[in-house]
Amino acid sequence: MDGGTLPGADADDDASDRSRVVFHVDMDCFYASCERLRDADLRGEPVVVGMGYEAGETIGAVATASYEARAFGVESAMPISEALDRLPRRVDADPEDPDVPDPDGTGRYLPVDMEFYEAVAGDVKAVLRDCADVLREVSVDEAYLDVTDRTAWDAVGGDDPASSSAAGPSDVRTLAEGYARHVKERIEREAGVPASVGVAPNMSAAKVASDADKPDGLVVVPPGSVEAFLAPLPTAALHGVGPVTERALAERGIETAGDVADADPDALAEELGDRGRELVRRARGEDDREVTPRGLPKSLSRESSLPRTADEERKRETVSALAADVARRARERGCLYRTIGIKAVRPPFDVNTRAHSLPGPVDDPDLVESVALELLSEFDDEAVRKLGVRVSNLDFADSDQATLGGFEGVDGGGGGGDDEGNGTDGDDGGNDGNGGGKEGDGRRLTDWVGGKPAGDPGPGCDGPGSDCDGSGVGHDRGDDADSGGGDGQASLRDWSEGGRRG
DNA sequence: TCTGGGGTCCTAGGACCC
DNA sequence: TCTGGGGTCCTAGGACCC
Repeated sequence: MDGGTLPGADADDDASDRSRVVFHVDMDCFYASCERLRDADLRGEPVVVGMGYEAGETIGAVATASYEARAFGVESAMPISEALDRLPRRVDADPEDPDVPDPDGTGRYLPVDMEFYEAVAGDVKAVLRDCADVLREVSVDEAYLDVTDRTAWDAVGGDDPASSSAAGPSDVRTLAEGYARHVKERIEREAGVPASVGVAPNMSAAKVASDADKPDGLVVVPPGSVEAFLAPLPTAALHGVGPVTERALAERGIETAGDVADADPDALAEELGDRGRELVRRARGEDDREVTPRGLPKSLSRESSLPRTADEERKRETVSALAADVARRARERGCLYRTIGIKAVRPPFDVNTRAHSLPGPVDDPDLVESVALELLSEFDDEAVRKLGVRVSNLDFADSDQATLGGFEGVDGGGGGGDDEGNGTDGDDGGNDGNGGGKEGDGRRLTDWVGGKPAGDPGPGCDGPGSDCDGSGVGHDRGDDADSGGGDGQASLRDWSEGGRRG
């Protein structure tokens, strides 16, 4: 342990000599960089990668735009149709024809190919894992590294004119900067894609630093200079400040991170809740969150847009397909779920969610579908533009039980990637309370539907003080009325046919 | 700018229990 | 009887992130 937060020790580690060294590695327009990796013709060209986009179409949204494309005003999350207005497709260009765009003002449009990007990300990850003891992967193109044990904040020898200093608030070169440069170069060399790196004594400052000089940036913020580094930045540069919070802050005359640092935490908490207090701490350079590996997912979902429709059959078909997909992914990952929910977005953008929790965790695609459809029925007469299905309250069965179900264990390969050890320091912080009742885990629906498994009080009977009497699953919530002697299915039917008055 | 898809965390209110 | 506090679980919505 680093002992950094012993009782009595000041949590403000910003100026202490025990300062951690945290890197935030952020790949530059990652999808576009990946495409360039396999097609050299795209280098130097404006490249737009669209999700939900297919060649020749105008639907979908911009997932990533290269910096060349951004120069034309193309931005992330922009509808493809609008991007095309600003930057026409190259294939539509013809230098001979005055009626079509000039090639110089056009770009290359490609659909997202997640599988390929994940393969490239695997190469990046391999470098990062090799360079850090503790690694938190935030997304396919972003990660935090705690490299305190690999490097230090010590300044390196004198003023060597031969070496240029990284962009940053300090002119003093440090070992940490040299190490960050090494990591950055290894990524470029071994994975073939560029990255920006932020170096700071804590996560939130490192995150802001990596953003400060994109692309191909390296920004170092040594201990003691975090607050000064952040101060001039607009509030929106702080991680966790989106449009809504930015507006709320502006109304109080808070425009910069420096203003946030000067604000009264309690006053801000009145407006923003605990987030307000946290924001002030971050802006002051205080952030003692440990870099921890990402835990297991908390929910799985799929959603898709559709042309505005009120057609019941169309909606049901969509939800059935989404439900099947979510259930399949859950099974692939060896995870049980206890809550099934839907999302229905009504035009113009009215987001509605509905959810139903089961008495215990299941792996049951049919049930996902039937519950989702039942929840959907509330919107039978409504026009929607997007539908989604989600499972949550996840329960990752131990591997032996996952195999028991006849499928392979946790997929390890593609997305998850929680597989690499970190073993001993266990307690990934995640595994949220909720009790879950470890002994009940992994039991499959069939174990208790239609009767409780012998000798087991059943999932859900675990909390301290629970008056669990072993009477089986009927024991769950208030709807015990006559939910039929402990049959999960029966109680579901009760809920869906009769009880849904609520 | 009428907005794609996958997530996380937080909050608030209600039901229920002791 | 109309009143208390504390705790948990559930649902719904919102903000934010990439």
